[in-house]
Amino acid sequence: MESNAKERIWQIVHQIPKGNVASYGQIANLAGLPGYARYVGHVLKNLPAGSKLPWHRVVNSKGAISFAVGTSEYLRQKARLEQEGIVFIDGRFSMARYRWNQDEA
DNA sequence: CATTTGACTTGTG
DNA sequence: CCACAAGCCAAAT
Repeated sequence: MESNAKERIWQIVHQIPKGNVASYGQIANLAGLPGYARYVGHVLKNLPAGSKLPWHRVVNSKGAISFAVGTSEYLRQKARLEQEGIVFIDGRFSMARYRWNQDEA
């Protein structure tokens, strides 16, 4: 049984520890798909309903949520991250501090 | 099949 | 730090 890029991305995202986050480019790189940052976004957008994938732990390289501020998706992601101990400051957080270090996984 | 779009990244000014 | 451009790839139109 071979793994599709989509499934690999799901696995990577699912492995992000609580209280940590990862960027799209990082996810793509870990999945063995360098340069597929946007593809990761497409996959997360097309997530099957009921998936337990912690997509909220995936953010952009700026250390901010990729959704527009005020949208329900933005608010939901922010709330979940805060619930995991991530502190938001002015709509973003310390990426260097919360960024997932795959060596720990 | 060509063009546009998008939950992106990195570099330059 | 902000604005703009180029690079990147897949899916939608």
